Amino acid sequence: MHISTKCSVAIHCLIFIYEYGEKKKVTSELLSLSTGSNSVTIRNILSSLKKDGIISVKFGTGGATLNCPLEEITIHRICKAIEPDFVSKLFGIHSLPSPLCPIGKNIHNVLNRSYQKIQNDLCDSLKSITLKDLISDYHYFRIGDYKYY
Amino acid sequence: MHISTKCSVAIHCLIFIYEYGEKKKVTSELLSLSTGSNSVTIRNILSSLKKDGIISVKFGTGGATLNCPLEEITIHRICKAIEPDFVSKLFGIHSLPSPLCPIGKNIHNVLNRSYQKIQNDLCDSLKSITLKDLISDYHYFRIGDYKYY
DNA sequence: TAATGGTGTAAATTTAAAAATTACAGGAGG
DNA sequence: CCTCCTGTAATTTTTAAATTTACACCATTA
Repeated sequence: MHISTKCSVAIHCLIFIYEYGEKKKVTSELLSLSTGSNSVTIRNILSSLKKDGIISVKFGTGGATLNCPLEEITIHRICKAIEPDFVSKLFGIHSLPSPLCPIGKNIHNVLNRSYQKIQNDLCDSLKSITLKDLISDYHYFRIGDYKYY
Repeated sequence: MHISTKCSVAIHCLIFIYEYGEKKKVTSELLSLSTGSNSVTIRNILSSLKKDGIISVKFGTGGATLNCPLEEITIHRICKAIEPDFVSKLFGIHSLPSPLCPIGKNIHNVLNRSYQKIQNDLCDSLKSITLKDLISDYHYFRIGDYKYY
């Protein structure tokens, strides 16, 4: 599996909530329209983000708001909230090497050592980008947008 | 999609070819037994590695050998040989955001900028590990193996 | 207090991607 | 010329992701 589209949808939702959360009631239906994903998928994503403390969702009446400073919300945190062991799932390892072959017997250890390092590097990279950066990029692109249309 | 198990199978094969390529005739059938993957899958992997110049495969008579110094074979090169655009496929982006929403209209640009950085970091990390490292890890584990059984 | 418009979640279905299987043409070497 | 191998296309199976359907439950308000 890859870093799922759920993660990109989550980022989309978070930018939306930051931009409109105070003014409008941001419901799963609204986010479903904006992202093009199913509203149940959205609710599942919001539910994960809520459990992690990134957002609050009003039960009953509805509406999501940010619950946390933008600099504390890294891409790593978002991915992890949605899929706790996404990092290890990112690197597939063939499951049935022959235990009779010296290489087959040891390949998992060998791969784990290197993959572990790569995974750590990736986590560092994912931690280096925050929602603050993403929103400032969004503002940059949106201005360009106004300029040309 | 993830960094496919094809990549781990490829690494398995390369270690196998390094260890036995000179002594035995390393066929796709033999690698299929050692890795536990189908021999057609193996042949496809070997074919990709061959095109990249990493190995040679004797046509007709069969048998694979390394064709390149160990230090020049990085994990990045292996993955890329097998799936040229594996990096971009690693990060899923939802495909149908609403063009009527200012966020929907710009989200792809926003995500691409950050994902690009993450992808570059990942490539650097994948380039930092070579087959030489993997084989030296293999020798390390194999010795431990002898010690305890 | 009942209608409305939300959330939360489980279960079933659909869709799409990866891997295995089947099949077969063709080369090298004994 | 027979055997063992490669190369590759086409099909089928398997597995994972995403959507859909369904429904219980909550808050607000008319």
